[in-house]
Amino acid sequence: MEYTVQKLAQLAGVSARTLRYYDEIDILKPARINSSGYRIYGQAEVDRLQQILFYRELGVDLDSIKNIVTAPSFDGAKALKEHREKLLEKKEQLDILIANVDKTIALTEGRMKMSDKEKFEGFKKKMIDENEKKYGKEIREKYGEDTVEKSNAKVMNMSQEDYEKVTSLEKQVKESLAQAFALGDPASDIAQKAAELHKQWLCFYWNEYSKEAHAGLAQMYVDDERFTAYYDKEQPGTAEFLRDAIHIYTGMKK
Amino acid sequence: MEYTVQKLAQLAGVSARTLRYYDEIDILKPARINSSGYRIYGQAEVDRLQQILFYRELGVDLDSIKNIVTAPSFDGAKALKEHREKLLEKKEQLDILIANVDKTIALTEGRMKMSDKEKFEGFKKKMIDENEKKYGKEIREKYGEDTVEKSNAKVMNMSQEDYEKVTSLEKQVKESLAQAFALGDPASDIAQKAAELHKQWLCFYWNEYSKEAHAGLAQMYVDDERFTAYYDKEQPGTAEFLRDAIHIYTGMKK
DNA sequence: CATTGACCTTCACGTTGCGTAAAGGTGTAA
DNA sequence: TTACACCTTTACGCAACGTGAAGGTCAATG
Repeated sequence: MEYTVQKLAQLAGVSARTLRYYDEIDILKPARINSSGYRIYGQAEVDRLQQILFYRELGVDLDSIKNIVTAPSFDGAKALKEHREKLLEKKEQLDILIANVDKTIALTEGRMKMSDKEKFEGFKKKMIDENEKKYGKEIREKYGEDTVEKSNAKVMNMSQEDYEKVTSLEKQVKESLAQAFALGDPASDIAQKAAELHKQWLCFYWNEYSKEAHAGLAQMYVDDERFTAYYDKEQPGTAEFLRDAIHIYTGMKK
Repeated sequence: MEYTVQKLAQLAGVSARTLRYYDEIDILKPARINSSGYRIYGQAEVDRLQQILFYRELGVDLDSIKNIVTAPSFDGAKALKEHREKLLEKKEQLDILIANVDKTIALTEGRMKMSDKEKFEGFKKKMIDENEKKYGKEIREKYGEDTVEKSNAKVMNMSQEDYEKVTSLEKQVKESLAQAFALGDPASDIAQKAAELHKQWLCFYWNEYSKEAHAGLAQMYVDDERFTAYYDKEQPGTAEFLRDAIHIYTGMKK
């Protein structure tokens, strides 16, 4: 049985272009060229194409497939094992990426919740005040800060222990940042300490720390009003100050 | 503070080419061009670059980053969530690929072990015979077929139940294949039944079945002598016959 | 017999995010 | 002045084809 490109393509479920490409890169040559210049494939080529597609399904690149199908002594099993290693590496990379994206999303949402919380703070205070008159202290615990903070931590899937550490760090960052801001120099020791604490705090959210990402997040504190609002609450300009300190800390600015 | 390409590149840890490329695709334009045609970047561009690199670290493509950083109203968090979905899809694809590669390796090794086993069959028989004279029946259980087969199954991480099913299927494939081979027609009902059984057998090893891969494996039975030896043991030509039957079954040949 | 329509052929550009020359202009110090 | 380190634009290369474009071939039909 003999096939033209289209016929073979249809038989194997690939495009004619693919077959021409495989011809071009010397991975599957037609059995012969007829008088009109048409590619003619025979049974041996059909068989070989099956092999190629088999490895292609497993995600092996054409260059490796070429080695496997052209050299008869080539160890296909060994090639597959090496291929497996590459796939595993890719998978790990992806897992890290996904984890970082997840945590960045959680972080943004955590801030958003705080932001929302702050918006309704006045309203809540009134409610609590009114409730307190009626029902006393225990109701404050029900609607108080702690509860909201804890639900945030739950969203971020943290352990209780981690939650305490991260809360403590957050407090430390705020304190040293306030001190440093009073001095006015983002290169000062205390400002750099704030940046260092901020890094430690961040490492609870990210699996892999990089200077670039840290600096990028610091920039986001200035660009995204939700973050700016959070940091500038006590002292306007604090978000920008923190960004400058972090940019110096990460060596992104002199 | 003003920067030339090189300076900014060094500051941010990217190449000058990257900055020119970002200029080209309108993702980061210099603040101005000086009289000699040099690109000059200012503070705003440094900030923007930080943002770009931040999203790049998370694996977002430049086109999406462009949307995020150019449109001030663009929802970065939403974009990240969509990005997360894409990453998850990729991960699933990868997981399937890895599983299939794993099982194909296990399958090849399983065959190799059988092949090796057969090589040493004569030797083992002699040993067992000798041992039997000395120690009786229980030693046969120790070195017998069953144990070896079960260890193969263990390698392939199968449950005992699956192991029994797959062994039964293997036997059925062999039986119907032998019958069909006697008739000599790979398109016959019984040969096609063998191909169907072979597919069922194969589905214990692969997570995703595809006609192309099935046909490719069948071809491998002919190309790889380890497989050929296994199928041709009783009747030479059986591997080729099975391949033809499967190629007809999968619609890869008329 | 000419035309139509379905094939076939060889270029050759587009896709992503830059790396890597090549060819030529600019800035500054010795 | 010359050397050397910058800068510029242009353009090919990478993987695995998709998608035309321009033109030749084949079988059937008016």
